[in-house]
Amino acid sequence: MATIREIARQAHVSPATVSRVLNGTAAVDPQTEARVLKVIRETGYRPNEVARSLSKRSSRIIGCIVPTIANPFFTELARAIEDESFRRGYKLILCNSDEDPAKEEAYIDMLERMNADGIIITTTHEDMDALIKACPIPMVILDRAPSQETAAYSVRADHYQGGRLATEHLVDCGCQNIVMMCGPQKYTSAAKRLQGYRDVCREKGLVPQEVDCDFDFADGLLKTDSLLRQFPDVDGILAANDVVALSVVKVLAAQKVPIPDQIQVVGFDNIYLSQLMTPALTTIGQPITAIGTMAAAIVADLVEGQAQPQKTRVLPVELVIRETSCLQNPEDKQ
Amino acid sequence: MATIREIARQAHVSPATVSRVLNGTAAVDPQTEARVLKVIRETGYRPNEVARSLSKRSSRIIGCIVPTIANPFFTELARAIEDESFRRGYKLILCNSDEDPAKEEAYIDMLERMNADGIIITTTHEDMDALIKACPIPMVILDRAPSQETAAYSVRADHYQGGRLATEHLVDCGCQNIVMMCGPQKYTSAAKRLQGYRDVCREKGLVPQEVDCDFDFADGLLKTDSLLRQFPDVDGILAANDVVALSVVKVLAAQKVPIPDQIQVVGFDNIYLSQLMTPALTTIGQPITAIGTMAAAIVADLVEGQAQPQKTRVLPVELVIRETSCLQNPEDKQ
DNA sequence: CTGAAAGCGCTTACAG
DNA sequence: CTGAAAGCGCTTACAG
Repeated sequence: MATIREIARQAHVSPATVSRVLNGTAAVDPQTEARVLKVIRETGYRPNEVARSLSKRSSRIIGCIVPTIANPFFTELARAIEDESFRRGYKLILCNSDEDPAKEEAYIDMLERMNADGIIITTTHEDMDALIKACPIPMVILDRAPSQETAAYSVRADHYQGGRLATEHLVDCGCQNIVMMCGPQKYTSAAKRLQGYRDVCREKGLVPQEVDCDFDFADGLLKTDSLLRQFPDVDGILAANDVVALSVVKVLAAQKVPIPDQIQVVGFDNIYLSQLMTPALTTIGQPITAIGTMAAAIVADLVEGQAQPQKTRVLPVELVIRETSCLQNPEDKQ
Repeated sequence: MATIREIARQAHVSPATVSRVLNGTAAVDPQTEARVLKVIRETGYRPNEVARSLSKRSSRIIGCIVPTIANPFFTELARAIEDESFRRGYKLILCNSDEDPAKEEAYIDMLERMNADGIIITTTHEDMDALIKACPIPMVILDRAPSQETAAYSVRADHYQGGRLATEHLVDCGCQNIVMMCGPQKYTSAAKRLQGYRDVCREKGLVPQEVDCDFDFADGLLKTDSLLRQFPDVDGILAANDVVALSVVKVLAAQKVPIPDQIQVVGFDNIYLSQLMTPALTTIGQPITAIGTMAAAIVADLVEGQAQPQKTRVLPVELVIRETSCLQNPEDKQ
C-alpha cells in the first residue's frame, strides 16, 4: 500500500500538494494536478483513512446503538439510517446493546475513542439525560423520549396517539373486553401507548385490562398464554408491538381461536412482516424509514455545524387495517 | 479529552511508560505503575483508538459484508458474527451490499483503508476468486463457495444435502408433483440446492419442475403466483428459502389453498421466524449461529496468525418437520 | 525499569 | 500556487 509520500515522490511534488488535489482544499496548478492524478491512477493509491481521521479528529463514522437488530423494527430502522448516512458520506457502525446499559456505555465509549462524529441511539437507560450530557459528540435519541424534552435531540413516532388509535379501532370493531399487552414501562414509547389506551378506555367507559410484556417473541408467547387464562372473555388484544402480535396470533392459532371472529388483534410498528403474516396484521404504522432517515440527517447536520430548528421531532402514526380486526360488521360481535 | 502526554506529565513519567502500563507490553516498576494508574483513574483517561490504529496498523475491526440484514437469515448470521467478534475483542462493521457488486467493492475498499484486520463476506460477485486474491487482509467467504475450493477460507452449510433432504421429505410425504423455486443460480448455495433436488428427482423417477426466484419476499409473492398458474397440479413446493416460503404460504392462504392438505411447503434456513409463522414451517435447518461463530473465529485466528487446518468448512443441515408438511398419512395424498 | 526519538500516514497553518 | 514543518495521539525499537 503506497503512501502519500510515495505519490509525492513520483509526481515530483510535496505530500501537501498531493493532499490538496486529493481533497480539493486549495487551488493547484492544472499541470501539477494532472501529474499527481496520473500517478494516483497508475499506482491505485488510496489514502489511509485512519491517518486522515487522526489528523482531522473526525472519522466520518456515525455510531448507531439499538437494542438488537434481531427485532425487525430495528433492522428496518438501521437500514434507513445506514442509507441516509451513506448518502451524506458517513460510515455506519451498528451496535447491539441487548438492552444492557453496560454494553450501551461500552459502545459509546468505544465510539468516542474511534473519533466517531455522531451517535444515534435507542437507549435503554432509565435516565438517558445524564448519558447525553456526558457525551461530547452529537447524539440523537431514537424512538424514545429524553426525560426532559429540551435536553437532547430526539426523533420518534407519536406513541400516545398510536395507543389511542389502536384502542379506538378495537372499540369501533365492537370489542368490549380489550386487553393491552404493555411493553416495558421504563421506555417512554411503551408508557405513552399505555396512556393512550387508558385515556380511550376512560372516555368510552371501559375498564383498562393490562398485562406486562417484553418487546420480543419469546415473552409474547408466554404472556399471551397467561393473558388468556387471566381474561378468558377477551375479545380484543393490543399487542405491545408487531413481533408480540405475531406471537399472539401463533398462540391463538394453536388453540384454534378464530381471528378476528373471536379475538381481534392489533399490533404496533407496521414492520414489513406484518403484511406477510397469515392472517395479515392490523397494526399502528410507524413511519420507520422516515424516522431513521431523519435521525441520520439530524446527526449529519449537527456534525456539519448546521443548527437544528427543533430538538424534538414527533412523527405521526397511522392505523393500518388488515385481517386481524373487522370494522365491517361490528354488530356481529354483540 | 486528555492525551497520553498529559497523563505522563501528571504522573511524572514518559508517555512510553504510560503506554506500557496501559498495554502491559513491558515490565514497569510497581510504584510507578500505581502512580500512573491513579492518574488514569482520576482523569478518566481513555486512549484514542485512532492513534493506536495508526501506529499499530491494526484497528481491531472486522468488516462484515452481507447482501442485506433485511433478510432475517443474514440478521441472525450477523448477530452471531458480532457476538463472537466481541468475545475476541474485535469491533464489527456491518455493511449491506444490496447484492450490488459495486457497493461490495466500495465497502472492501473502505475497510482496507480503515485498517480493518479482517473481512467476512457473503459476496455476490460471480467470480469471487479475483476479489479474494486482490484483498490484502484475511477474508472468509460466508454461505457461498469460492469457485476454486482452495483459493479462500469459507464456511457454509451443506446446501446440496439440504436440497436432497427437502426433496426426499416431500416424496416421503406423498408428493408426486413437486416444484422447486430455485434461488439465483450464480450463487453456489442456490445451485447446490437445485442439484440436490434434481438428483433426488432422478433417483425417484420424477420430472424436475423449476421456477426461478430471488431470495426475497417480493419476488416470492410474484413467483408463487406464476408457479400456481404454470403448475396447477403442484402438491409440494420447495421454496428458495424461508422468506420465500413465507410468501408462498401467504399466497396459498389468500387463495384458500389448504396447507399441507393440498400443497405441502418446505423452506430453507430455519430462521427464527419459521417456527412462529402460522402454520409453522417445515424447513431445512442451517446451523446459522454455528456458521457465524465459526466465520468470526476463523478471521480472528487468521488475524492473530494462527494457521487454520482447513480452508473450507461445510456444516451439516437438518430437516425440521413442522406444520406445512405431513409425514403422518402419506396415503391421504394418493 | 525508563526515556528520548522516530514513526504510523495523513492535514494544515505559515511563509514565500 | 507550493513546500517545509509541525501536529494529530499513540507505539516501539534503541540505548542506558
